[in-house]
Amino acid sequence: MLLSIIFADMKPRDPQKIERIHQVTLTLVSEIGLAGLTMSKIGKAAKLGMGTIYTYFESKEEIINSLYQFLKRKHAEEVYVNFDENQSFTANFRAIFEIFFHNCYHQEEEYFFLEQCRTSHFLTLDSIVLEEAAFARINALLDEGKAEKAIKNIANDLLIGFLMGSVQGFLAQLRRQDLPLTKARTEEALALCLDAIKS
Amino acid sequence: MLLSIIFADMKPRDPQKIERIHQVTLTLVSEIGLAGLTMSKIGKAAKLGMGTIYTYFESKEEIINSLYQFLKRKHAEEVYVNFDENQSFTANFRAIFEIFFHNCYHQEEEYFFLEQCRTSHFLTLDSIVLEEAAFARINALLDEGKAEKAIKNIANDLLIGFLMGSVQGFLAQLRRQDLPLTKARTEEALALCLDAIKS
Amino acid sequence: MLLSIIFADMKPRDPQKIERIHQVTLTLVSEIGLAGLTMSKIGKAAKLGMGTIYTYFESKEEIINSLYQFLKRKHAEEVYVNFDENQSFTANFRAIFEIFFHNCYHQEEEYFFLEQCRTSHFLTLDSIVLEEAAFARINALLDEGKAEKAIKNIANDLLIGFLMGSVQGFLAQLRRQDLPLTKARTEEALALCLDAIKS
Amino acid sequence: MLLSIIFADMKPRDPQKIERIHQVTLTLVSEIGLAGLTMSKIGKAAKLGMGTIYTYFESKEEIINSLYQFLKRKHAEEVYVNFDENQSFTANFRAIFEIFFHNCYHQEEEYFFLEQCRTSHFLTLDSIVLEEAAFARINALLDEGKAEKAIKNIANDLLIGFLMGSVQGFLAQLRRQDLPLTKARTEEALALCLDAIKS
DNA sequence: CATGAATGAGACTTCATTCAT
DNA sequence: CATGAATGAAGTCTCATTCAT
Repeated sequence: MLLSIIFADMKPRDPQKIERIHQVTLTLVSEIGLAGLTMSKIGKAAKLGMGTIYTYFESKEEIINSLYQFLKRKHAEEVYVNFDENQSFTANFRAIFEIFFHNCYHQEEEYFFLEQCRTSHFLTLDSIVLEEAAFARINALLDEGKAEKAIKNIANDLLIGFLMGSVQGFLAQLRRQDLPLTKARTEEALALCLDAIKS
Repeated sequence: MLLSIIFADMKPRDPQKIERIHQVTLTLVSEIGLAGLTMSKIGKAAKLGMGTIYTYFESKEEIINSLYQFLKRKHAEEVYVNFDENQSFTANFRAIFEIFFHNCYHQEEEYFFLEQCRTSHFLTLDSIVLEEAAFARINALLDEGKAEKAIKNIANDLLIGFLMGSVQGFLAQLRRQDLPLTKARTEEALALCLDAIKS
Repeated sequence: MLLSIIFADMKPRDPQKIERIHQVTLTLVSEIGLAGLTMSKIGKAAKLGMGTIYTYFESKEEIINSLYQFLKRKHAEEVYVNFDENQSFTANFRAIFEIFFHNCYHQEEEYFFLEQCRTSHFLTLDSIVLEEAAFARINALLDEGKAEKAIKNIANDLLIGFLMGSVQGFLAQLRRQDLPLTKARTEEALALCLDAIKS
Repeated sequence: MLLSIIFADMKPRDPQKIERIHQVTLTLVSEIGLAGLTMSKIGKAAKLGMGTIYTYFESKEEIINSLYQFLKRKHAEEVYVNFDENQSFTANFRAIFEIFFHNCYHQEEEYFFLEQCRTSHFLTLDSIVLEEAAFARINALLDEGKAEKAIKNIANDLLIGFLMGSVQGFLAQLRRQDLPLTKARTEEALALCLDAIKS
């Protein structure tokens, strides 16, 4: 009747609700871990009925993967904001590094969520594969560095794994000791990374 | 007083069973993840009745922590087998690095289990604290390196975090692409690490 | 803050179900004893899924205590229906006695449940404490009797314990021999009680 | 061989062990309740292997019933120690009453155990029936009282139920308030009982 | 489309009893 | 006969998902 007409032009899916579910999931995981995450907690925190959540996501797994992919893409974009093809290799490396370093530290909830996912067997194949896509520009940058003989001739994937692992290991220690992220420490870490890869 | 007698811990009899439970847990976690681990799966895999397991461990949590601590200690020891106080800094660094690198790659099940535990909310305080103990000799080695002005003057914890993270990131890539661990790659990684920290 | 929202109690919706769970629990305990009571039996008897019960009660213990307190309050009220402050001591004593006597006999399930609870280690403190509240008017009545020198000057608690115990002992015998509760027997028991306490 | 000869004349059943199991069961039940009683707790407390216990008792139920019957008989005997057929009704009533009263209060463990059993569905028929046997002499005493027109003409069973219930109710209150058992209180209770039944 | 009570499979854990030593 | 480790059925409780309103 009337109601159906009135609501007919409403979007069948309210993107706000998706965002709310994402946000709530992120916060919950940071508070109780991925293992402690339950659908009813998501529902309560998002102030949505269980059924509503299932109109937006087919399953708990889908919520997790959807958020995972969203964050992955977001992080991949953010990291390049100061990237400029006209800059030197070192300048671009620093540009990327500084944001990655800064974000890893300050967007702790998000990186914590991603880490929990990675060790969780919740991720579907398309989430796992996603990884690669983000690295196009970094690959190009590293190739450029190699062409300039500025960096060691090691497979890009390995270099990227090395660099990301090292940053995360470094920051994990920082957090474990409640140390703030200072300019000096950023420079220390950058120096470690640059010295590592330079030829 | 009766009560105190009754609630005294049961003494397990067959140390083989503890080992079997550990082994089975390790394998199961590598197959189905820590979140998928259930007591009945452990029982079935170890060919023990559910109740038997509870003769040896008070809870699932205790199995996990017990295995975690066992592996931590084992790894901490292994890494030093070629360490020799009379060697140079670089020689000792290489000695430790090579084993750590090799073990991280080949004892994948064990390192995977430890990683799963670290992000799991299953670890008890004594498991978490354990971490520190293992690093005594590495700390000494790094101090020596700093005294020789061989390496950068950065806090040991951060260096260790950096190095372990970088090795694990490097190896994660290797595995993701099913690449074998060759002598050449070990040297590559060692070079990356040494160049990173040298002053 | 999210946490506080999440862990807020679920509000049950259907008060009928609470009643049904109470009723079924009462019947089950009379058939199989409190020790034989299991959640799955409650579920089956109430024709509710196991999980549903946990929407209304947090635990088995809570079901038991909830029913215990409900019955306690119900009995405490019932016993006073013919109580009238303008009546004489003896008339009021008789008024209370007759209903208590009658109810103890005919609401066997309920009194059996309460007795099982009392010896069970299931009762929480608030259930145990509840006891006292019910006796306010009886205390007043006994005080009145003492003032009139109608009854012995013995502490009210002891008198109440004596009277309730004696009635229950008397009725237990009646039931053991499948004897019906007649007017004559009620008078016999009343006479025993009145003669006991009169000074 | 030799051993079997040497031990051949040993009693196959060591009565000491039975006693120890009884004793330990009694204590355990008073500490943790009948519901908390487990075979392994009995074993630990009695310092006997589980198997040993099963050579003396077929089941947990048998231990409980065996102890129940033992205590019932013991109590039935004890109560008559000052009974003397040549004494007056009142003297004998007092003789029995005082011991019963005293024992109910001071052998709390034993009476607690019996009460737990009574509400437990553990008792076998022969334990339940046992009740009756103990009352032969009390029945005779009450008959004597009736013949003398000293007491009300109410069925003995009901009188006994009334009297035992009243004593236990009275003492339960005493214990609930941590009141000591004094001579005065014993006399109070005796007066209540005697006045109740006297014609 | 929104809701959240209902569901039941499955998780962890206990314990009476057995049986190999 | 003594032992106590081994067993597995059964208990309590959780939670992803559904469906009637």
